[in-house]
Formats: sequence, C-alpha cells, structure tokens
Amino acid sequence: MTGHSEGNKTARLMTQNQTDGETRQRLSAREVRDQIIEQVRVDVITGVLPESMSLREQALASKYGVSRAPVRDALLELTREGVLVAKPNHGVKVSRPSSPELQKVVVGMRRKIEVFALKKAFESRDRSWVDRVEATLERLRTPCEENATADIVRCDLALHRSIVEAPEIEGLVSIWVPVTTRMFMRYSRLSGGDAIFREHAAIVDAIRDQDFEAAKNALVANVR
Amino acid sequence: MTGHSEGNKTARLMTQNQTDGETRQRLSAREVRDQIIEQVRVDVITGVLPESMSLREQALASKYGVSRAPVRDALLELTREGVLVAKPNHGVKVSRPSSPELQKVVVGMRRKIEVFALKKAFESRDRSWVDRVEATLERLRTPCEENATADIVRCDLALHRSIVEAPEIEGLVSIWVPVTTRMFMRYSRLSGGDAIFREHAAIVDAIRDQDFEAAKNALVANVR
DNA sequence: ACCAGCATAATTGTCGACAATTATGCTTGA
DNA sequence: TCAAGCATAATTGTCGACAATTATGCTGGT
Repeated sequence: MTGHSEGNKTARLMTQNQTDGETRQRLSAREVRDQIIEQVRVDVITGVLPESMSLREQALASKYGVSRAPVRDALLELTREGVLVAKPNHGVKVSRPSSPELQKVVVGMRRKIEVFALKKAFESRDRSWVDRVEATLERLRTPCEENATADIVRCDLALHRSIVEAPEIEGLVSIWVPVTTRMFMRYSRLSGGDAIFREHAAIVDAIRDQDFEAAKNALVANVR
Repeated sequence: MTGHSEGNKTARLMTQNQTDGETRQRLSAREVRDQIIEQVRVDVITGVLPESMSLREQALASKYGVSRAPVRDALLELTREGVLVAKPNHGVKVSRPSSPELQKVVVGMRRKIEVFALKKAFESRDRSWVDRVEATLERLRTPCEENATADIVRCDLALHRSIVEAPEIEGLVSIWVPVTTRMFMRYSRLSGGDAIFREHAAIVDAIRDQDFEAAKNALVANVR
C-alpha cells in the first residue's frame, strides 16, 4: 500500500459508502493491484458480480479505498483475461460465460496444458515443486470443509496454477491463465467441498508417489 | 492522444534523445496504449528488442513522447501475454521463446482455436465477417511484396485475429492472443514475403468460396 | 584483501488533477 | 407530440509528482 496522504501501512478504511450493495473490504500491504485482480476475478466467478454488470473505476477505487491507478491496472488485466469486456472510453462490464461448445474446446486446451506441465515436472524430478504443490493443496482443505465458495475458488485456482508453474516452463502460465479463467466462469460445482478436496488430493497423492499415469488421470478427471 | 501541455491532435515530436540505439517513432491519435502494445510486441517478435533485454518505463515513455501511464498499461498487458516477464518492483524484460516441445503444444492449441472459429463463422453465414477477413488480407499484400518484416508480422497477426473474431464467439480472442503471441516469438519465416502472402490468400480464397475443408487445410498448413 | 553494514541512486507503485471523449437529458422548432 | 440539435454530466485516458521499495556502490572494520 502507499498513500502519501493519510494511509497507514497495512490497511485503510473507507470514508463513504457506495451505492452498489457490496460489503466493504480491506486490502493490505501486498501489491494492491494483484489483490484487486484476484478479488474481482473471484467475485465474477462466484456470481457476486453478475453477468453484464458494468464496473466503474472510481466506484471500485472508493470501495477498496485506493486510487484509480491500481484499479485501472486490474481492470486492464482482467479484460485481457476475458473476465471483463471493454468498450474504448466507455468502461468495462462482466463478460458472458462460454457457450457449451466453446467450453469443450477450452477444457481440452486446459487439459493439454496441465498434463504437459505435469510431464515436464516429473521429468525434472524437482522436489521443491512437489513441496509447493503439496502446500497449496493444504490451503484448499479448510475452505472445502467449510464450503467457503470464494476461498475454494481461490485455492482451486492456486493449486492448478502451482502445477503449471513447474520449473523450466515459465511461459506456460500466461497461456494457462485466460484458458482456466474462462473455464471457471462456468464453475458449476459450488456444492460438495468434500468431493472437491478429494479430487485434488488424488492428484497430489499421485504426484507425491511419482505415479505419472495416476496423476494424469486424476487431473483429467478433475478438469471438466 | 492527449497532452494538456504541448501536444497537438495527431502527432508529437520528441525533445531529447535516448541512449538506447532506437530510432524515434511517432504515435498518433488512436489510443496511445494500444499502439505501444503493438509496437513493443512487434519489436520483440522481429528481434529489435532482443531476449532478456530489460525495459524501463521512463525510457519508453520518453521514446514515444508520452507519460509513464500508458507505457505502464502496455507493459502490464504484454507481461500477461507472455512477451515480457516482470519481477515486482524491478521492472520487466523480454522473455525467452518457448522450448521446441512447448512450441508443439502451442501450435496444436492455436490450430484448435482458429479451426473452431472457422467452423462457427461458416455456420453463421455472416457476410460481413468474410468482408473483414478479405480486407485484412489486402493489408498484408504490400508488406509482403516489399518484404517489410515488421508490417508483415503486424498484418499476419491481424489477419488471423480477424478470423478468430468471428461473430458470437467473442471470448475466444482472449485465449488466442497469448497463444499466438508465444508462437510468433519463434517467427521463423522472415524470408519470402510472396510465400507468406500466398499461404494466407489460400485461406481467404477458400473462405470466400465457402469451402470449409479447404479453408481448414490451408489454415492448418499456415499455422506451424 | 574481503565481507558486513550503510548511504545513495534508480525504478516501480500509487496518488490526485486535468483533458478528451462519450453518453444523457433538455430545449427548441416544426 | 415528436425529432433533431445542443448543453450538461459522467467516465475514461493521460499527465506530473510523491512514496516506497529494491538494487548498487561505498566505507569501515576485521
């Protein structure tokens, strides 16, 4: 955070209420922009921000208690990801989910990407990668037990991302992000946190056991 | 463009020289940010900006005669596309091209995307789409005849993009962009403008004739 | 001679304000 | 009453400046 006016280091309060029925949220130290990106992305996926809803930079800035600059950066990014669509000089709105037909194509692409990452990671025998994946799975446990949708989405994404962030294939993430984001816009299993966790645990277990075929199968079964 | 200082409406000159050996360029009216994005993207693809070269916001801003804001937006966008990589608070540098193995995966994905777009466009029987594709092909002619690499890249990208921008599948572009950008970072046919034009003309001819199979084959042959 | 710690410099991150563009409502004329 | 044109308002695009963080070079101690 920053603020050469009145901001302190870790958080900041709002001064006035917005007209959209959102609950107030605080953002803390870590890159403001990234947090806004994640927050809005999750809000869209979970339906807090409904389809076609238009977003105003100033409104979001006030809501998060920051200036328009990081909000602008975030909206730009989300637009490129496909979460939002923009008309020049006229702002952005929440985009529509894919058609079922497109969704099929997207699912296929995401499977190819993640399986490829899996293969490369297995080849590299990088123990720290396994550790990171395991740690990220652990973050998914509590949200699943509590059926906390927003956190499930967040950690589900984070887990798959950690898989794709295998060593030596850095460039893959930039392709994976828009593909997966688009898939998640039809996130349809908002019930059954237990099942969600088990599916992911199966992937990670197979990774830990260095069983590529099992990991691949569990992954493909989960990506749908 | 803007400039509440000395800018006029269509263009603007620089006031001082930079230390990087770049030639000066002018940007005109249309969204400054988009032009910077395209310029830097093409510069990376054509090798004007070599791998691992680090880019400074202020240097680019001075080079293009604008402030840091639109440059910042552009770098953010290009980072998410995978053209650049960023370390927090430390700037961006040109990223490395894909490994041959990853390149194969990427080629397959791009083919799937463009063929899918082709299919949907044929189904929709939208004449204006055909017109747009034809017009975009026409823009490719002169650069190919003159072997103007940068413009070839620009118009090559534009043509394929116009194909993907088929009606009713708006969401596809956001996936297509990083995939194709990554492919182009290994743009290897910088010789033979004639051949490049013929390949693309074959695609568009088949589209005009409403011959899906021929268009698909020409497309797959071109995407490699 | 070499390493640790510190001051300095360079660069990004954020902020508030202005310019330009687009949308919207109002007035005016037929 | 309705349509066209205009004034007004709302929103994005860009700018210059400040704050914070990170990298770098220097100094002093061992």
